[in-house]
Amino acid sequence: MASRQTIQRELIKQELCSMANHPTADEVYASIHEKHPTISKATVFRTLGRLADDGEALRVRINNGADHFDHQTFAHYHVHCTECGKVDDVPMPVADDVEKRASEVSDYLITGYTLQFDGICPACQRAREAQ
Amino acid sequence: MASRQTIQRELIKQELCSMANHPTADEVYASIHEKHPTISKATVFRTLGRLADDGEALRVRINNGADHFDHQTFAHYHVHCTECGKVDDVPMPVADDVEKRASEVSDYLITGYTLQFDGICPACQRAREAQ
DNA sequence: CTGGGTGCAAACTCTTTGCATTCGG
DNA sequence: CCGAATGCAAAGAGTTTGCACCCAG
Repeated sequence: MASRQTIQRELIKQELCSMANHPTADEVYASIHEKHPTISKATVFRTLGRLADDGEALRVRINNGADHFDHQTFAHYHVHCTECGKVDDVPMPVADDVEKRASEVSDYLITGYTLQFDGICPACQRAREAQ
Repeated sequence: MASRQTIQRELIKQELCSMANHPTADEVYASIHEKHPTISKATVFRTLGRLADDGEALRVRINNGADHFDHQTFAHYHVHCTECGKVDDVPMPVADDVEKRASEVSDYLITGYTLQFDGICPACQRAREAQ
């Protein structure tokens, strides 16, 4: 059954698009909750999950904490700053062949993969040097 | 200061080595706790973390749940069965160039990366067909 | 001796769930 | 209408933390 078009779903989608960088579900909730205090945390979590399932958003699971969401739904990679937790896109071409190579050496039926970088963002690099 | 050589640390290390496939911290705890009921969950979590920091174990963060640990410390990839949650090694060569390429296109200082596959393990494939 | 390690329980974070109510199609 | 979506609060999983005690170096 197709997803129903509710006010909350539309709000959450818009909020996700308007938020700069890969907010966590909690951040989306906090941001929406300021303008619409009646929305519940459960709805934000459920709806973000549904958006991800419906291909209208991307769920980015970062190593060290909460799930982040991305309104850009084409395949791309992410860097995660290990100092401040920030997440950014890595604009490099997608390596399709890794999935094929993994299929060849593994007896799993490979359905997807995650390539995610850890690093230190420019701001945190400067903060380090300043010390 | 170097890590201290305690009975618990040694036990946890041995247990990790003896356990077949990438147990979670909870599983290591459960397994040790059977033989040594006085050991505490906190110690297992703390010690596994310390082992990982000291390079004596590998922390494998799986998309959908708990942290897994691996006593094989050389760089290699993992597959995660989305049906049963099992984790296995993927014996394919490590692609060193992705890290370099990401460094070139990103202004982050890349310190590492995670490549992890999702798929369906042989047992779950059979279970599906049997339906 | 002494400070890092341990055990216990309680706290904490992120996320999911049960259930009555609401509302989109 | 009717069942999917919501709101609320409470539970849940996984992990961390505070603190008193203990023991390896």
